Amino acid sequence: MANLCDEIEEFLKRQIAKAEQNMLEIQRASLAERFGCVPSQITYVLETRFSVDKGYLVESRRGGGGFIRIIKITHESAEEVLDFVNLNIGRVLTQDKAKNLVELLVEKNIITPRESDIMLSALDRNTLAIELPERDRLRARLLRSMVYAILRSGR
Amino acid sequence: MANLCDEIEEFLKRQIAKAEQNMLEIQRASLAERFGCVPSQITYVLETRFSVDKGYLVESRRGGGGFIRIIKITHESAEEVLDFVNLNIGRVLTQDKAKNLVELLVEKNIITPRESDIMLSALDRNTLAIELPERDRLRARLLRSMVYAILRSGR
DNA sequence: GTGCTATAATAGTCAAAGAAAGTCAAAAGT
DNA sequence: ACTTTTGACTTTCTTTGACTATTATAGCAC
Repeated sequence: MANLCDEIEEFLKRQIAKAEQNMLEIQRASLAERFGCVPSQITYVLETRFSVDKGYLVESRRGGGGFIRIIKITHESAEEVLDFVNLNIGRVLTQDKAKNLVELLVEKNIITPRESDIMLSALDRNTLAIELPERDRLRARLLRSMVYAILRSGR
Repeated sequence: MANLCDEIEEFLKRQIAKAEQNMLEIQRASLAERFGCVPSQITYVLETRFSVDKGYLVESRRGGGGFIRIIKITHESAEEVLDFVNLNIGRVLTQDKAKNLVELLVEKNIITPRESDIMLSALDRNTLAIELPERDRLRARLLRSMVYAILRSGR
């Protein structure tokens, strides 16, 4: 007998498979009620099973009419992109290295030259304008996050 | 089942789309009656969904024959839109405001949805992960810099 | 007619209540 | 040790309503 976590995961994955657009909207509280657990259990499942590196995106809104939206990334180069991030972007990233990586993405046709211009301008030390070593850490987060965002485009 | 807020927003946007001049005049009380809510609900929708950084202007007059006029801002050229965005960035920039501006760029066909995903992920508070108020300053620098990159890259 | 005033007809403001989801760490399983 | 479960507390967004401010108009005095 699987645990709750797995049951909820299974349930959500079935629902997503049923939907046409690889997308599902739920209400946290009512899903929790259906499984007889506390709402934060749902949050836990989303964090552990539907993270970006597992190929999912999760969006939400609070307040009246609030919801949680789960989107399955379906991009043909998704795996390639994920590997790229995991292999090349560590905890810190210098500007030179970032530039090389972005150029590599253009060469591999993962991003357009225009996208690379946008990304490079964000990664520039004059834009970041904070002190080292924090700057190189921020740059790593930025590139990682922007590359992940590319996965979203298949949606 | 969307919430009231969203319904009213949809309704108003449809009405504006129908009108020729990107402009709509309503009476607050009668619109409220139509949706069965209090008049201040309308005010709330206007504040949260028809702000300047979403590309709208709202004018009104009280008293007999009073009205609320919603105007969708139109721009002649991409440069003009980018200038508008640039003007609205300021020295600090909250995430909400940044999102509105980037979405405006998509709506005006200045950037692609994919480019907007890249930009929004860079502007996200979890990516920046530094403390306020420095975070809002950094976000302003980032968006400004990315907007310049788009300007330079031409169309 | 002109100017003043009262009244009615609007819209604006603000804070409280309500309705979600998020966070975080302790407890419980494995 | 690591993962899962729970729950108290926080944050965000929406809805409501009492009170305030502004504008037009009708009626009146002159």
